[in-house]
Amino acid sequence: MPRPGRNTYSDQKPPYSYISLTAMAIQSSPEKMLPLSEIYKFIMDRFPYYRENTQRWQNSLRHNLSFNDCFIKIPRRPDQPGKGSFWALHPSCGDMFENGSFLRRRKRFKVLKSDHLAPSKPSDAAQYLQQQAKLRLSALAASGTHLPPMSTYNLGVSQPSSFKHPFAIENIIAREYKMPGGLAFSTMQPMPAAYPLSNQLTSVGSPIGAGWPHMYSSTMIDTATSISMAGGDYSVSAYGVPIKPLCHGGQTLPAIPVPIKPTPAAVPALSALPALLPNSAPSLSPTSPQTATSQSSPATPSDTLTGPSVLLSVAVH
DNA sequence: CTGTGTTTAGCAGAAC
DNA sequence: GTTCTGCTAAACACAG
Repeated sequence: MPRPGRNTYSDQKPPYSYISLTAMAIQSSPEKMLPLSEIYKFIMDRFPYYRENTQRWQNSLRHNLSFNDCFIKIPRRPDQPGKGSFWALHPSCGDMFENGSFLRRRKRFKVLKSDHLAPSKPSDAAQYLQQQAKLRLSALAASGTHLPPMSTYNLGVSQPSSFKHPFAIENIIAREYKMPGGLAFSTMQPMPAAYPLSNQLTSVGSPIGAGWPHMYSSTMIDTATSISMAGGDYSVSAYGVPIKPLCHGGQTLPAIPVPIKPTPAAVPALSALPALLPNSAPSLSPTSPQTATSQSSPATPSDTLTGPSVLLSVAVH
């Protein structure tokens, strides 16, 4: 098996699909969402192969973003002018990749409109978001300080150990950002919330609670780097590990992306968020990760939610 | 004009 | 053999 270069894939095409690459980019961002241009940048920064023929692969990438239900579009807020929207991973898309590896996707992610609890109707979407806003605020009020690190996936339930599939996005990203020189990237820090909602859903859907024990944890990174992958080497020498660290068995966690495509009504719902979260203007800047964490709320912790795992489904066909 | 987003189509390879 | 996934190309519309 041809082995990529020591530090990168060099000019070889990485063994990742565009879906995987896009998911990596999105996952790498503190807010779990990126504009298209940043996704381009992420890919080009890390995979020299994609510094050429940009028109070709970027077209394909855009195609994937639009075509695949696992990517959802998030409108820019008025105070964030610019072209295009932000893109995020669908809350339930973590199960797409076989064994948690981004090398292969076995299930095509598809939003099922028939999900009775999914916010498929405009009113449902708005209500759902408001519920999540309440929930998050109540968690903030309860904790008083920091939010737990944010993740798209509920990793703490089905995979309590710290091990991650070498090609799971956490490992890939963490490996990328763990600078040997000591400069850790923002993924090593607690995840700020893109939109300060459903983070605490972990505590709703899981008895584990609000922690993300192995997301970007040092243990996880050590594990990853120990599997011949240190230094950003995208080695493929040890990816056959039967583990499924991503959201699994219905245990999923929305990262708050407000799906435009599956639920068009989410746009007005999203725009209503600032009203729900005074002074907590959800920051998209990695430099202000705690923007949304300093607020308390009159929302009561008794607010309940059915749980994220029932929102959407991964369809196999 | 350029970048972004959507859609359609065709093809190849892998999985079932 | 069929189905599914992924890649590529192309056309078009829209927004900044």
